[in-house]
Amino acid sequence: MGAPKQKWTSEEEAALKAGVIKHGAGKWRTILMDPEFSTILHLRSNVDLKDKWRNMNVMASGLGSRHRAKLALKNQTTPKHHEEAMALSTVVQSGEEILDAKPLAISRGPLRIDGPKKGITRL
Amino acid sequence: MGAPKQKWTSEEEAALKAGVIKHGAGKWRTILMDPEFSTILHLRSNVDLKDKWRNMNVMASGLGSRHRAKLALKNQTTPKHHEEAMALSTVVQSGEEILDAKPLAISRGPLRIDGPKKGITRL
DNA sequence: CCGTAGGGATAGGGTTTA
DNA sequence: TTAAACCCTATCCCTACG
Repeated sequence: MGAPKQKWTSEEEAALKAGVIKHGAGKWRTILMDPEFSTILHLRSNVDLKDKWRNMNVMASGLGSRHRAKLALKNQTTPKHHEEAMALSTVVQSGEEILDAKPLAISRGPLRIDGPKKGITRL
Repeated sequence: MGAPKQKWTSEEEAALKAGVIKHGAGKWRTILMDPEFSTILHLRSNVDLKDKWRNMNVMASGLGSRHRAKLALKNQTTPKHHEEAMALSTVVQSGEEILDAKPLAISRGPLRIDGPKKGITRL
């Protein structure tokens, strides 16, 4: 394949937020065409912006099951500094705080079922 | 608790391999929908198929270091070697009664690392 | 025809069990 | 402990609607 899953960087998220603030949510194409954001989001499509915004919104809803405190016990001999370009313009990089979510007790029940609908929606 | 570890049987593995050869790797839902394999894999989900295929690939690659160096691979020029062609070859050599093993160009050719090209790959 | 909205599937990371 | 199976989430793809 060729899509190694392009993870969104902080810069891209910030640009997306700024774009939404500037042009409004839903104006993905407009945001993408803006020279200010097109520099950072030039490899994202309007659909990608829409998807990312959706995901961010869901995450902010507090629907974070139980996954937030695990990666913090192994960093010592591997100085892993990873920064793409975290020094361009501190746009809207504030507000997102990791508030601990309640311990949702999702049991590992017998949920082997899968949508047997399939449905050939091939038009 | 509740979900006993369902070990993969030889029939299931064979069906998975055949499905990959027939429909291509990544088309888990399609493989699952195929009446030929759905009979055997009816209690597996598309995610299960993907996971199993991943495990098989890891085994075939001779690599078994997935669970060790997790915090040390990000911005490296690590060669992305996860070609399905290699996997297919392994499959063929597995000794299955698989005829009609054509390459099957299932690649869509996304290639996100390009530029301002819209890439209208619309069918 | 273009863009947006939504649903569904895939890919990868991480956790649990044998 | 290691490895296979499983679970969760982000991202990507496809289809419908405006």
